[in-house]
Amino acid sequence: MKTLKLPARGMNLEATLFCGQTFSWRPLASGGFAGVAGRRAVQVRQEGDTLALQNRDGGDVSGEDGQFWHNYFALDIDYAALQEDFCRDDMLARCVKASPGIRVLRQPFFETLLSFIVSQNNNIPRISGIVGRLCQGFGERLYESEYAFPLPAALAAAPPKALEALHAGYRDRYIRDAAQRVDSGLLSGQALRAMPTKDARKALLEVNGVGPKVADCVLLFSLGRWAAAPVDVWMKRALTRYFGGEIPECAGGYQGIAQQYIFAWARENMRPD
DNA sequence: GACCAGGCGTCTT
DNA sequence: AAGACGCATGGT
Repeated sequence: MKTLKLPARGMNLEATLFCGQTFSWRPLASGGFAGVAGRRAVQVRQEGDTLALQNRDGGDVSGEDGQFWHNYFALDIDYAALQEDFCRDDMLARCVKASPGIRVLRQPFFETLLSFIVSQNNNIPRISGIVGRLCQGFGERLYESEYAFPLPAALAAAPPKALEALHAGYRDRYIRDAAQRVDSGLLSGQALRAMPTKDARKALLEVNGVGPKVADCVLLFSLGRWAAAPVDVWMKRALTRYFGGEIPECAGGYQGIAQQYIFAWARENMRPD
């Protein structure tokens, strides 16, 4: 079995996968990580500054698969230059120092939207559990215990009883609403990508269960946009709540907040639109 | 048992 | 426009 090797370009794989921007990865006994995106199940292992990828079914990661993961991990971004720019700001310099290896992924639209709908008023272990049950219950089986994220149609048509099994609580109806909108073509990642950030944000906010935080997470973690809005209150609040306004040397499971703060700054200052 | 968890919709001023 | 409150569920 051949292994695809990609340049990590300074990324810390583990910190990136478990900082709270994705809920679709789990550690393997081998030291690598197994994850699913779209209908691809892969395992990745970091060896120095390279990522070693293998398909979970044993096949080669090649051709389009390789391009997919290269894009997923956003390996085209020059983070060294980006972070140098961030460090002009004192607070952001501390953010970079606290978690220098975190990279923002480019995740498929639908699963990002649903994951962050599920994330509201919730904690990371339970979010991961619900996302896992979503895949097992409604997604196509890819290989052994690996399941794809469900297609919008599968969730749009799911009877209430079936969704209850997810133990997502009151978020059931949000899941269904989002799935129906995407399934009907009313909302699509492709359409959002074609819009200015401000319009895309407005379109996301129309989904039942999507507020400013979820919308910004989808914009950032899936659409690669720094939101047009000013720095959100929730980011400042989270920073204050967890770190007392300071980023500690080791920020534990909340390193993602530091990174999100970086991007909050970025969207204030970079104005890509 | 109380309280929290990376919010949001709804109802009230 | 801004504030209070309920919301299902599971962990501590």
